Amino acid sequence: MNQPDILQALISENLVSDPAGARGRLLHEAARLFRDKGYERTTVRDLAAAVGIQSGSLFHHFRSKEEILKAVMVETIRLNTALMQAAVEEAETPERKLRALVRAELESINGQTGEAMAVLVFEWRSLSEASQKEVLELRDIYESLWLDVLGTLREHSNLQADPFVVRRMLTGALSWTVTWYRPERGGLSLDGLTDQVMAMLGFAVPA
Amino acid sequence: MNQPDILQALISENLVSDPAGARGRLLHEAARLFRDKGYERTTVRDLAAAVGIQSGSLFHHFRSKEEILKAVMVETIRLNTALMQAAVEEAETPERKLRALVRAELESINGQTGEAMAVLVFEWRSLSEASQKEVLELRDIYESLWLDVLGTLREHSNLQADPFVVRRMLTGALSWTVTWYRPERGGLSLDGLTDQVMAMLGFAVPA
DNA sequence: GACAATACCAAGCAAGCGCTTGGTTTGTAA
DNA sequence: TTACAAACCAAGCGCTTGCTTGGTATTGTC
Repeated sequence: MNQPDILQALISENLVSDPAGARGRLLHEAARLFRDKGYERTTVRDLAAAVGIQSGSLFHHFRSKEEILKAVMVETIRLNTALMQAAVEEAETPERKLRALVRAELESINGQTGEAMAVLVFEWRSLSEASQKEVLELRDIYESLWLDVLGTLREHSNLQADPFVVRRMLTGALSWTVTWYRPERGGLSLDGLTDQVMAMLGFAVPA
Repeated sequence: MNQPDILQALISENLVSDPAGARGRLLHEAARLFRDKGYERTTVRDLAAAVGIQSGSLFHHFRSKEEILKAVMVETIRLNTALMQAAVEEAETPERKLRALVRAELESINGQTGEAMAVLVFEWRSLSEASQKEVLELRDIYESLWLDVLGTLREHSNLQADPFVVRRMLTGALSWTVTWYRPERGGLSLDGLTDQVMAMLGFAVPA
C-alpha cells in the first residue's frame, strides 16, 4: 500500500482527520503555528485567524487549546506509525529494514508531517500529564518497530552498541535534523541524508 | 586546569556569575524552572519566589524576563566552551579528542549545567531574534572545536560520513539524552554512555 | 557616623490570555 | 416549508502576565 492509500485508510477509520475538512485544516495550521512560535506563544486568536473564524468558535470543535495540541500529536503518531509499518514490511533484510526506518523517520520529520513532528518533539512539556500518558502509549507501538529491527541486527553482530541506546541516539539525531536540514538549498537529498546516517552507523552505502 | 579552576577563572573575568552570589543563584534557579516548566510557563513571580524576593525586585537585576533567559544561555555556553577546550587539549590522538568531546558534552548536558543546557536546546525559540544572533556567535567557537577534530578523523579515514553531518547528528543525539538518561538508576555510567556513543560511530571501546 | 549606592518591598497598571455566553447563520433532510 | 442541529459570530468576563512606580532597608566607603 502506498502513502496516499495509507492516509486514506486512516481517514475512513476516523483515526486521522481529513486535511480537506474543517478539523483537518485547523490541525494543520495549528501544527505550523505551534512549530513556528511555540504552543504557549500561539494564542487561540492566532489559531482562529489562521482558518478564518472567530476565536470563540474554536471551542465548538475542541474543548480546550490543549486538546488541539494533543490532537496534532495523536494524529501524527497514528499516521507515521502506519507509514513506518509499511516501510519495514517492504524491506527484506534487517539492514534494509533499518534503512527504511531511518528514511521514513527523516521523511516524517522533514516532509509533509514535519510541522507536527517538530511539535511532538519540542512541545511535549506543554501537554498535561494525563495527555502525555495517552500519547506515550501510542508511541510504544512505533518504538517497538525500531527495537525489533535493531535487536535483530545486534544478534547478527552488525551493531556494536546496545539497541536501546542506539534507538534513543537516533531519535535525537533524526529529530534534530528539523533544525538544520534544508533540502531545497544545499543539495543533500533525503536519500543522501539517509546514506549519511547509515554510514555514520558503520553500514556501507549501497551502490 | 581542572574544572573548578576553569569556573573560577571565568568568574573573576566576569564572564560567568558566581553561583554563590545573588545573580548567580537566580540564574541557576531560572535554568531549573525554565527546564522544568518551559520559559513561557515560568512567570517572573515564580522566578522571584525561587530566590525569595518580590517579583518587581527582579527588574533591578535584569531589564526584562528575556534578558534572564539570554543570560542563562550565554553563561552556559561560555563555561562549556572553556571546559571543552581544556578537554580537547588534554587528549592526544584525534580519536581520544573526539571521545573527550563526547564525554564533555554528555557531562554538560547531564551534570551540573544540565538544566541550562536543556534550556539552550528547548527554549531557543523564546529568544528574540537579536539575542539569538548574539548567542549563535558564541556557539561558533564551540562548534569549531568539534569540526576540527571530526575533520582530522575524516582525513585519516576513520570516519565514513561527512563531518558537518556527523556533528549535527551528534548534537541531536547527545542533547536528547537529557530526556531519557538517568545515571542514578539503571547502571549506565557517563563513561559507559560515552563508550556506547563511540561504539555506535564504529570506534572500538578501549580496554 | 555621614552618605551614597545598592538591593529590595508593596502596590498596582495596562495588556493579553483562555474561555463563556447568547444569539444568528448555514446546511440537511423530511 | 418546516424543523433541527451544526457552525459560527460579537462581545466580553475574570484572571494572569510582564513590568513600573515610589518609597524603604541594607550595605560599603571615607
